[in-house]
Amino acid sequence: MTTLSNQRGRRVRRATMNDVARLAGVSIKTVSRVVNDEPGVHADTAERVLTAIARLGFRRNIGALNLRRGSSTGTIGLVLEDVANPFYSGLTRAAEEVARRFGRQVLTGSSDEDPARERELSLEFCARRVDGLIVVPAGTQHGHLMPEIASGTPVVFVDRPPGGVVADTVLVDNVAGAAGAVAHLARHGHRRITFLGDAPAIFTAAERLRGFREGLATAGLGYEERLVAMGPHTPAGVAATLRQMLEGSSPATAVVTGNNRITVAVLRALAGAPARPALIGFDDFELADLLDPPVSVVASDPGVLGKAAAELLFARLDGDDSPPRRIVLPVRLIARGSGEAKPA
Amino acid sequence: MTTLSNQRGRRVRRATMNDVARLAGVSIKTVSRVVNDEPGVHADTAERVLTAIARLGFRRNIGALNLRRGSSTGTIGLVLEDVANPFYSGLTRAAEEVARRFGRQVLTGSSDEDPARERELSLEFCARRVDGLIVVPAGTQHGHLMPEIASGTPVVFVDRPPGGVVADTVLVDNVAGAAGAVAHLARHGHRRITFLGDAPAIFTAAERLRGFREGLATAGLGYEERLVAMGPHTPAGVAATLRQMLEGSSPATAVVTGNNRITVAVLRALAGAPARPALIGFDDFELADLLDPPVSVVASDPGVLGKAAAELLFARLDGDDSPPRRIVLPVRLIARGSGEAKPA
DNA sequence: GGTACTCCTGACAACCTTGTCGGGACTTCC
DNA sequence: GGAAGTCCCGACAAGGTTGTCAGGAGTACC
Repeated sequence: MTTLSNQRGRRVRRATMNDVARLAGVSIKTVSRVVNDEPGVHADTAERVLTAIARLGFRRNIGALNLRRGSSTGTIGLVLEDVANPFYSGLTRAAEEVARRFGRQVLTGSSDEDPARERELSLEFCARRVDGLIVVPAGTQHGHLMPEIASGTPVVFVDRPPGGVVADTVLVDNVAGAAGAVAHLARHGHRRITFLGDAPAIFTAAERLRGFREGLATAGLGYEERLVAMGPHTPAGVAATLRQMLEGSSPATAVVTGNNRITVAVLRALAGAPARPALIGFDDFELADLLDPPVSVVASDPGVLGKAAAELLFARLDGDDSPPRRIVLPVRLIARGSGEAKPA
Repeated sequence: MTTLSNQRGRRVRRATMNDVARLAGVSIKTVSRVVNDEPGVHADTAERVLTAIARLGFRRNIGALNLRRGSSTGTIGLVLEDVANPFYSGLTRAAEEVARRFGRQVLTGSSDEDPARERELSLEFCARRVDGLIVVPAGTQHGHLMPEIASGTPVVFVDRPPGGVVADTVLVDNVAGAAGAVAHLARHGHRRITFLGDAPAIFTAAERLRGFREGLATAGLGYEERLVAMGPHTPAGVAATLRQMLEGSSPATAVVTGNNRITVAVLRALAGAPARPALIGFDDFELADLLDPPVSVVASDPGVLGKAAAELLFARLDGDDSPPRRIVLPVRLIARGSGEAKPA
């Protein structure tokens, strides 16, 4: 006796094929056949079943189906740093698009740059038996994913490489990007260039710093410790740092920023300042072209990144078992004005 | 005989409790006890089990667990228009945060303003037995969710109300917001004000238009058909429309936009124009304060919206069975400059 | 030595669905 | 009338996990 008595949204047992079968006076297997459009059901019988399904509001339990079929859960997991960051939401959307093309749903989670949280999310998704995992690493160690990869759950790392694991990875050319920014500024006559980056423990931050140094060297400029500030940046911190670097006897005349957040913080700190240094930001952002002056950036397209990662993942799911790949996507310097100012 | 022979990521059967039990020489139930930290397992036995778990890379299958326990799948579904839109990614993040507090994972999907896709996503999520659903309606009919709601899956609609269903809904005060924008402009001497909104089939677009008209009436201004343009707006379309409204014998002196996308399109169309109309946008956006002039907006905080919706959802999951609620969140006019210009 | 515990472990059923297989009712054909 | 085939349909097991219950081994006590 199944009582689905059901007043106002009280949590009740959902109707199952058994309930449908009982109501329609058929066996549960027949219900299954109808639900799956299998042949071999008399039209009248099928109609009785469909009526019962409608009456009970039955919907096939995909969890049970997955268990029974044992193959795919039709989901992929996406672990990123923060969906609210436009860079990652763009990436998310692109991954979602590819997933949709392959008939999969997407589970997302934000790690907030916390390795423990990243790990927790990844493993939780694996426990849910996602068909594959796309991870923007927050931590530097990913040994915990080895059993998962070994068990056949493909994992693709995006934006930053994993640690302690060999796996597919999609990166952007951070070094060339930062070096290019410096070269561009040097070409416009700047000799004292500041770099404001994120915490050096973050791969992209370290790489961009490396590119910054390479750029200086190529331009024949010396590396000055005091012109570099790495670390998590609050808007207030950025303002203070910037003030310090733009003052004194030999102030910096140009700024390179390490990511979109820092670029925005710098713009805010500079707002209303009379003389502004030249500026090139890493990562493009909306409205960069409408600011005064328009902001030049080294851009990597999050959509392309997300698409590449997802497509790599689905290639693996399709049986591609070539050795793990590392894809490095090019970045593009978009000159809009802020990077082309001559030094004061 | 379970062969998990496993070279290079080939899809293989994952280890189950049965495999662990066999390897550890115990019953499957004992493995279950160890995995769940249940008491009543001898320390030595537990260690044998743990060793076997590590050796096999076993991870409990949450799908099977859900099926067995029958209660919660630990997931909620989030159907929105487009994660890449900063408004919705902010909403997503907030919902994710609340979900995390309640120990749930989030399934997301973008409908792209397509009712069929919205429906498909919602029902797919329900078939996955999400514990609850948050939906930004694309369509105007939601009868398809009635069986789900009746079966005890709480649904909360955000940003736009559902059609054909009575359910929890969280909105923002679109009418007051748009009316406020008009009042503000009128206070600054504007008498010919343009409204550029989204397709009137979209609830928020229609409501904002209504607010616009109310604002005009309150200010003693007449409603002029030719000063209103509703519909999906391409950047090029916006530019053309705008040109038309700002020219002629009695040109508009102020613009109210219907959402963040349109605001950006207007800004781009106006870039470099010598004399710019006053402007108030609906929805805040990053860097609005850094533009020249800074853009005044009617702002609703997507984070607050997402948080309210998620908290309402979890209240339902907690057993709250009061009648469906409709929450209308206030909007705030943020005057930054672009809305305070006097008419030319 | 028997009783009554405690401690640890395992057999079995159940969650919801589908794949396999067998069989009953009917038709067709010799 | 019997053989063979077709069309529908249902019983049963399985997928991975946990709740229930029963039982064996060991200890403590009279």
